[in-house]
Amino acid sequence: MQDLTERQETILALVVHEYIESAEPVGSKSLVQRFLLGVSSATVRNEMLALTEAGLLRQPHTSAGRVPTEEGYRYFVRRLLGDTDLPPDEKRLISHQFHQARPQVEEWMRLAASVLAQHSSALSLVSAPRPERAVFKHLELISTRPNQALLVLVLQGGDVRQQLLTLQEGMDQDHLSLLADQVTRVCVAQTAQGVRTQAGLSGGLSSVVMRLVAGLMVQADTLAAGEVFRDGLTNVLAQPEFAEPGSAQDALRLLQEQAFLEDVVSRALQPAIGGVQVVIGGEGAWSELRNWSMVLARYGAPGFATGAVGVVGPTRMPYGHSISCVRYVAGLMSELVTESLAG
Amino acid sequence: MQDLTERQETILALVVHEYIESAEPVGSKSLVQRFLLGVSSATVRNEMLALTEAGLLRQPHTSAGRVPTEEGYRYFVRRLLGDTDLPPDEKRLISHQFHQARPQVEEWMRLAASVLAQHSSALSLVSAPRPERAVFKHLELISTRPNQALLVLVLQGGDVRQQLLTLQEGMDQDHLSLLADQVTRVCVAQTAQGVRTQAGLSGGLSSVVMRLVAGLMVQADTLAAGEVFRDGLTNVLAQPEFAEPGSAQDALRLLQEQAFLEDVVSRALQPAIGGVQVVIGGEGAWSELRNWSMVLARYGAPGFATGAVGVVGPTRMPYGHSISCVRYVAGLMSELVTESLAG
DNA sequence: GTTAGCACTCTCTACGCGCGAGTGCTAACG
DNA sequence: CGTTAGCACTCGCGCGTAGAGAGTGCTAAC
Repeated sequence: MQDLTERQETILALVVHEYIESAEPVGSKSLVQRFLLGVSSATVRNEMLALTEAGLLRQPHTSAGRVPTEEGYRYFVRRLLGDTDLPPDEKRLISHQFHQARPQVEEWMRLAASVLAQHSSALSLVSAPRPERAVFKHLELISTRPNQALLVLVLQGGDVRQQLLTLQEGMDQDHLSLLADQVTRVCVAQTAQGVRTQAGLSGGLSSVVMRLVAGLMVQADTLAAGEVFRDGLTNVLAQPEFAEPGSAQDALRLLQEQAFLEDVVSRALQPAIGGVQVVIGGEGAWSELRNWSMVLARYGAPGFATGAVGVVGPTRMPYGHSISCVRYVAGLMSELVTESLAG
Repeated sequence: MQDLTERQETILALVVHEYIESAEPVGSKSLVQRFLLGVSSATVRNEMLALTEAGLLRQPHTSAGRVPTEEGYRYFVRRLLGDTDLPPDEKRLISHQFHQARPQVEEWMRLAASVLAQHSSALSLVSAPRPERAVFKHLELISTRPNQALLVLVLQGGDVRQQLLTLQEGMDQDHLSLLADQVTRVCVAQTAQGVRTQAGLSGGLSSVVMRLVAGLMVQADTLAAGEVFRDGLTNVLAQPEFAEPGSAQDALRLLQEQAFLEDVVSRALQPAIGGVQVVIGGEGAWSELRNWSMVLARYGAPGFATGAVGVVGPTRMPYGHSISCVRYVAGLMSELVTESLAG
């Protein structure tokens, strides 16, 4: 694509800006008189024509104002959106909200989702911080009934998985503890693969338990997303683009699907920590998200545990603010995760 | 309220039935010709007038058909809705879907929510099975960093709570295990109150740990609902009564609120297992739910762990089907919980 | 008690009209 | 050659009107 002139860029930026505010097609005349440009509406019209031919703007109807296309938003975000940052008092507010949370990961996630939804007026997603690969840390077996035990598996990073276990023969708590200790000693610091190998080397009950543990670890590995917190659903439902019933339906259905979340999270995990990724209009990958955009970022301590945060809203989204919001919250979450690792 | 004649009841039932199907006010004439009643439309009109004066029907406009009032729905559900049951093949389908789940509580809950949403075309809620009072079962302390530990608290019934713990002085795993064993020995089978008392009797680090444990247990006690799974959001958004944007907003916001869920779940936990509760139009308690109904049931093993399942949809809801659906799913969940207790 | 008939009410849809916003084009200007 | 004023044209939107259709309440007859 050929580069735009400076004036064309200004106009594109203004159209995007205005449309994001008003949700209505913006015309040449209103633009001129609202921003006191030094040119006439006719000139603006000519430039708009050029932008329309370049595929950055479009007209909903023959004689309506202009609306940015997806391509237009992309150009805007990539080239025209300067490095924005949250105003200091908004930062203070958010950080204040965060630091009164109880020190539990779910609490942080719930809070991050709530804060993001509130400050971005969009739908927020927060996935649990997870290690790239599950690494065995500790096993505990707790007797519940004569021939039943609760298996509690702690992974490196603090992830806890549990499963009920039916035993052929009754075992008391002492025997179970002994068994758990044996398994822990052998498996500590192993990956799923390693645990499975160990299971092959030993026999009897401990082999069975190890196989179970390996299964749980494989499960943890396959789920990139794990638990996902959402918030701010009503925010997006209030947007005028979803006024007609059914218009938001496909997208909302998609947002409930675990497979989609996996997809999004793994995508968000690509870039380095600190980088924010903007996906506009489904980007070809998800047709249901034609009118939606996502702002995603990774957080956590790389190599130990990372997760994704992001907001989802209409393409007509205040990108600057959303991006700085997501970046800031990702930063806070990273701090919390790192702190909890460092002690 | 005076009793209705048999014919009036028939007409009320038909109006409810028709309106649930079509979502449009039902008139006397269409009723007669559709159901081949042995009377004329004028007669039906007279009866409808009586029902309107009794507060069971109302007219949206002076010359429109009749629509059931909340009171009308209540009468219908209480007196006219015979004991319905799911057709055998639907039962088989649901039970089949259930029995291929992995044996984990979250899995069951997710599944129950999904099944209910699918079969009732409404929004479903499933709360985790929880004991009425948290009872201490087992404590484990796992070293993560030199002066940090992960506290894993197992409650009777298999509920697991965890929290990170920062230590003043470094302790290795052996010391931590010893400490955990001490605490476990003293606190086993105690309620939150009991653990707090024990904390007062002992001193040093174990007292600190016990106080923490008591805090977690109190937390568990206060949260009647705990984790709640939802599904089928798009089902209700597709309903014609929520066509205007914003009409569903209040209710959806309410459905996200933990406080509300607590309220609903504690209400659902009132009746005996097997009983299904129908809340029509918010029942005065929740004004946001004026156009909504809920069908709730309790499940689990009383005395050990119980939770709530239910569906939420427009007042214009196929009550018969929803009720049998909820009852059946609650039954299945009860079986699963009981099985997992009995081993 | 039931029914046929009738006048009435009210919603919904279509249609026509004018307004206003916005456009593209053309010709004139610096 | 870029810019601008002017103008004819298009289209969506709001509004009032008219007619169809559905449904009602009332009355009088069976």
